Amino acid sequence: MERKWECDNPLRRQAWSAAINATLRVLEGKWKIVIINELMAAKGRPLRFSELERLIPDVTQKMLIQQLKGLQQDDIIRRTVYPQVPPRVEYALTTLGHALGPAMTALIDWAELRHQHEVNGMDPRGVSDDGRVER
Amino acid sequence: MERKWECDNPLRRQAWSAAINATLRVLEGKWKIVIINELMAAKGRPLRFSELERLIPDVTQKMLIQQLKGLQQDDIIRRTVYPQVPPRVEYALTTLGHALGPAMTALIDWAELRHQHEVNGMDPRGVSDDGRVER
DNA sequence: CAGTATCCAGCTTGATACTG
DNA sequence: CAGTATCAAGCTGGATACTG
Repeated sequence: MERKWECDNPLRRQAWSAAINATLRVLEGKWKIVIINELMAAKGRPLRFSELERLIPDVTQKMLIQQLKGLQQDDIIRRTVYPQVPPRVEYALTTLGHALGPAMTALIDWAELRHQHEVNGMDPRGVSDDGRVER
Repeated sequence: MERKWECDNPLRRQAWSAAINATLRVLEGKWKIVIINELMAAKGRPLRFSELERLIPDVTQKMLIQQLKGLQQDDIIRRTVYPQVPPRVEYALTTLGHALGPAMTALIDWAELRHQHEVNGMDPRGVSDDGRVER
């Protein structure tokens, strides 16, 4: 169901903006989406730290840990330590993390739409007959 | 329709991550969501620069212009200049900008779900019987 | 009215080296 | 294996002053 944006209440709009921004803050960070994506593709099977390193070749150890910590603090992933030598640490999506699915598909859908606009060259800019300028 | 994340193709996963990240880059910036939100609430009526300033009290002129420029470059909003004295500049959502609606509602929905989790205290952490540690 | 121009503090990312 | 520590570069946001 499409939500209506015909909202004349400014406080309501503020609340929506704040909610969206809060979600974006959780997702932003160069590697967070990649991490979440790998965990989703794993279909519930937890991934070890070394597996994530292998699946995401370009990330540095420092960044991977940093982003994992962030996701953990926002309750998107769960970290489990098995007290062994050598150590074994697994990461898995929480319920909340798994619930990001619809939002992520919506973002992908928009990206695809955008790609089509680029190809077709929609919404052209230029100078109108009556002197208005779009730039 | 829920998209399946059971994607065994690593290149496909990479493409998805890249698409989502590209969308996030467009949306991120402290005031962009607020601006888009106000333009959506205006139901197609363009807003003047001064109107946006009034609707978003905490933003500085510099930031408002900067964020508007960014949105314009990503083809989310269209800027129209009316050659008058004093100058008159209007901003409106493009087709692509308007199409952000579903993605934004998905982000709001997740934010609401998250709020409920906070209230209910889901996915608790702690030490398991068998020695595993979640922290 | 609708911007520009400067300067500056803080955060994010990355390279690199080291460790229980 | 799974981290920590340190340093440095670049980007983001904000305060402030000025302008066609």
